[in-house]
Amino acid sequence: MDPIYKPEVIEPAAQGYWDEHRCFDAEEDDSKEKFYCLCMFPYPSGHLHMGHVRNYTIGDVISRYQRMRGMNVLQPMGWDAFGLPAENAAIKHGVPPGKWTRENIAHMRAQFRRIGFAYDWRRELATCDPEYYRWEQWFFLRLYEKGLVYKASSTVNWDPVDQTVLANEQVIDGRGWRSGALVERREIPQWFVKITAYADELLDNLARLPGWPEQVRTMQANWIGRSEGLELDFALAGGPVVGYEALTVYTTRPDTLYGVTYMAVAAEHPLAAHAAQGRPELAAFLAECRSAHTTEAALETMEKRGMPLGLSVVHPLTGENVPVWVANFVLMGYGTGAVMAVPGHDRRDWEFATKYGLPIRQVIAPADDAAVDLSREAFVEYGVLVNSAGFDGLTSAEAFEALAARLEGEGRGRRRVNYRLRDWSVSRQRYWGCPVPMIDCPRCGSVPVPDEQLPVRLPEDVTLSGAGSPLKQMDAFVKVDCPRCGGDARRETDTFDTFFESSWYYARFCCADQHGAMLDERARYWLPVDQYIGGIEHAILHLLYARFFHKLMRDEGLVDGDEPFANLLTQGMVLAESFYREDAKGGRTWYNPAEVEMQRDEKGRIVSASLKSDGAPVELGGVGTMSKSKNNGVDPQALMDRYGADTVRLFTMFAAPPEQSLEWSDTGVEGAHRFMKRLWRMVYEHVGEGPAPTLEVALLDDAQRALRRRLHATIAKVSDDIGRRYTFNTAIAAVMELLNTVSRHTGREPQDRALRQEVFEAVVLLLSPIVPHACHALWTALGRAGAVVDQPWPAFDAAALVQDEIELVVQVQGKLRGRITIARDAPEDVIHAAALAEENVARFVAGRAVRKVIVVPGRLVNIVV
RNA sequence: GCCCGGGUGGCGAAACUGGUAGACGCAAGGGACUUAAAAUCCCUCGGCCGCGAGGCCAUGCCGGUUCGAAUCCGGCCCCGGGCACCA
Repeated sequence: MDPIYKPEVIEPAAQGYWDEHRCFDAEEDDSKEKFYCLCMFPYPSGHLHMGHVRNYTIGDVISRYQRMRGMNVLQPMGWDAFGLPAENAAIKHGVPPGKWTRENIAHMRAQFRRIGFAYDWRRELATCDPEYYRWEQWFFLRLYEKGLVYKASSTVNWDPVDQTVLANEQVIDGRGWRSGALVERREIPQWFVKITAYADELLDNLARLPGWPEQVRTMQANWIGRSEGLELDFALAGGPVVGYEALTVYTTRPDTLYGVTYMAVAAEHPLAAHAAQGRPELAAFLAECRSAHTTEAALETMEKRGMPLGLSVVHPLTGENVPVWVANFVLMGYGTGAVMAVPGHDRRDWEFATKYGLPIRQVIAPADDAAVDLSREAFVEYGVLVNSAGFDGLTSAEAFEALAARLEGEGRGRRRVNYRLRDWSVSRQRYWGCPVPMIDCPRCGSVPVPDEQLPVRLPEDVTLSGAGSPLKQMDAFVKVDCPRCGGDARRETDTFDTFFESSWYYARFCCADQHGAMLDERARYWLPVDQYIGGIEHAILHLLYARFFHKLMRDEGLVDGDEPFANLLTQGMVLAESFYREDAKGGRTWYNPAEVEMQRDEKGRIVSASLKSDGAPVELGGVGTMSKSKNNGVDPQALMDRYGADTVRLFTMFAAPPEQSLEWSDTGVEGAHRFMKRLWRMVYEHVGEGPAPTLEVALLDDAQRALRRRLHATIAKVSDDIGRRYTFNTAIAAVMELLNTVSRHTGREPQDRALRQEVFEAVVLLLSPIVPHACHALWTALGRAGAVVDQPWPAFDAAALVQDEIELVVQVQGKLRGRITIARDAPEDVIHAAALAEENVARFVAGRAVRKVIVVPGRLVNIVV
């Protein structure tokens, strides 16, 4: 055995062994219990960053642990290879997105291999491979046949200079990132998938996911946002206008109906356009509304503004005329593009009414009759109706029923279940994505590409100008014969949202080599994923789309079961400071922290920074998740080169529990490396004493039994920490404590050596999921046959844990005053007496009457005086 | 703005079900070994008071429940994630 820990020698050797013995090739085997462990696949940005290392090490530890528990483990890896960064790189460096992406994949694959992850690489896939996306196109056509796909218009960010659609990320302070032009809102036709048809199931099934974090289920439930309410018709006073007989609105608070004092419609609403004819100031306002952002966050935080349209509607109950306004916070794409406003009982309506001097009317009173001052704020809670004619005195809930019954009877309202969730817009006006398999025919309309023509291949030999998709200029791609009438037609040039690819890759891993079908029977063996691991940032969108896709595939007969992921571990973000410079147009160039010199205040906060290359200052972009777009990812390569993969794995797992977010710092990595060297040296010294004799438990003295108790308590704790709690940091700390204890146990008797052999074998097994390379070498060094990767997970010996005497803490008035050592099974009166007899305790109790003594078995005694 | 998390020593953290606050590690200081350095080993290490035994204070801030609160409840501040075209 080498006296020195040399990761550069032992790591390639261990990896060579795993490769040679095909240790991580997963085969379907009905005789064994399967365990499918999956980490969210990465976008191939070019380099691993610490967020990746953290995510994939967690998955690897769980996979290796489950493998030792005898499970038939599948752990695959692939690439979420379509997306915007490849187009940006193509524009910047003049390299085709496909080439750039595949080179990145090659580099990152090599980095993955060096960290020693236990992947079945035979199943590797990349979503930009036509063999992958052809099945996505095929599946989209099945959805189209079922009527689950439709075309409708939706709002996008339009750059009027570059003549292109921008992603939200490409809009900075309301301007296009390249052109600097003010971005406009524009309605364009897009393909949608009817996720709302599955809204109830997506919501209800959350209750059947006990293996998911509560917070994720809550976020998804809130996102789906099921509500029960009424759809109401407000007839236009004076008869129909541009075809509208009535304004239809949805409300969850019909109990406030008598408090409606105005209506608001979206700027894009036909009634607004009609009213603007001949009114230049209104037309100007509508034009201004078009420049607003499309994100919900921007809409909710911007100044609420509006103008009266000079139209009114008739209140369905009072017959009063209610004025119609146009407001910048109402969106055409949501609901009906119109809302009823109750300023007395809705915050946003209240602010708007207060700003424009519109009447505010109280129609709900608190149940306890407390005074309400509507001049200060809206009263938004449920209560009892007032000023509501025949409905006065009813509770909000009673009024809901009574009003619904009456309005339904009159044909002016309908009960409706509504969702916040909107149908999934899957079209993107981008080049680097999966082509939507549709053809536009001037005679037949939208026509699906016939199955036998799939895949619709994305041409990869392109140059990108930055202004729009190059597909539109490629006649060879665009010009096709209509499959229906045979006439000239145009191929759809939009591509799918990349969430489309990432919604089913977990299933494709089960049978990535199947070229005759989307999935085969192997998917039924492996699914659902037993443990899914990924960043908390995917808590809503990705996970909701994947759950939706699973139900769609189930209904197509492709998979069994209702849910794709039985257990979910959401990893906290690895955060880092980001740095940028702004150009004249407002565009930002982001600099990696490695290129930047930081100045810190006495509390360690960064106060300013400058670029190492030119010494000139850079702006602070704030602390945030490591990402390609902010270029703040810390590359683990340098750490791996210096310390080896095991140290990086150990340090990453030791730094914090997996669900917690973590501000990146590599202080402490030295300590992890020190631990590896110490473990190696301790085993080396033990092995140098020659083969250990057989352990004879009956011969152990008190000190030896105490050490053995620590060992088995550690086995129990580490098993629980890794297997149940997923707190790898405390598992590692427990092993460190054990090694500290062993190093203080200096006995040289044969049974001491036998005991040390037991300890080191157990430690190597316990650590092997986390630092597998070193453990591979140490297992052999300890004289054991076979590879540690094939050993069963150690069991603890319950008999070794038994203690005759235990220590109890004694409190007086809840404050720690002393400790007593007492027989494990001492009766309560003996504990009382011992506690009161303790010297310091007696001092605090002296002269006061003992009112109560609380004994928490095995923990403490609290004396109340 | 809305939804979901988080805030504990100089730093990363631990305390799992309301029961010993700070395990384990980093940094720092002191010592041993060494010609020296590195490596390694040992000791100290939340603040204040005390010779000591020990005491008082302390888990973002304010208040509450409890024999007992980092943990539960109410209000506030700050930080992170998501908000539908970043992935």
